[in-house]
Amino acid sequence: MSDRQISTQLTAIYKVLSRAYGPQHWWPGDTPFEVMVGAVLTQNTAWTNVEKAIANLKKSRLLSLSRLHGAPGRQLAFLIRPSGYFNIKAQRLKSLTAFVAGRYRGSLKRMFADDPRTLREGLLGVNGIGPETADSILLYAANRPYFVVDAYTKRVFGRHGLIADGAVYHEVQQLFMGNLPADVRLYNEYHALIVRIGKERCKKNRPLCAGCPLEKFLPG
DNA sequence: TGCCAGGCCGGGT
DNA sequence: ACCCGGCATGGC
Repeated sequence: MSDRQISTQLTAIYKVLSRAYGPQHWWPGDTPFEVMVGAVLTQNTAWTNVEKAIANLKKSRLLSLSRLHGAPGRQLAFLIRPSGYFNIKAQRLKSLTAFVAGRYRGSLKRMFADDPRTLREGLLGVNGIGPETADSILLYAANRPYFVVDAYTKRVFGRHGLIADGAVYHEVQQLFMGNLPADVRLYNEYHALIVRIGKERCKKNRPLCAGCPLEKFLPG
């Protein structure tokens, strides 16, 4: 397939999803900081569980950079229990707030104003922040055009023959970023739609999707 | 009742 | 450079 054909295909799939499901209003979070916290808490975890954890943080008035940074790790871990991996995620949240405090003097505004590539490298250097979490923060909190790749992305586009089996994060990301305009709004909505159709019709143990909006894009 | 969910790290080959 | 076990709760 030529680059032009790939672009056309990606755009066509986006349009079908967009027609089928409409605007997704992502990321589900009230503030950029809440988005960052959610990005960590949702690692390999159902979003419904994350919501409970975030509700606990809100109830305890800890959902701000300074309050979370100052909170005892014990308390933090207890509050985010419903999101699973609570000990490790408490540390990761601490690492993240320490990063903002150390490099940007505790200012999210300064952090978001930083050069996107520099910020991405910085985030990837934080223990517990991998490519998906970093890109989620960049796209949904900092409004920078980085395409977020997750398990759903690989599954959905793998089944449609646009991604090879062993494809690594960067390769998948390149498929999108190399063939679509660098548009925050587009990347935001596209990823949200992928998650939507992934949850609904492309689960692990449901090999085929009868009546799936993307049926006509199936390979072969 | 087991399998799965919007990953990532550290240690072993 | 890959491969794997560990991390943990809640929903179906």
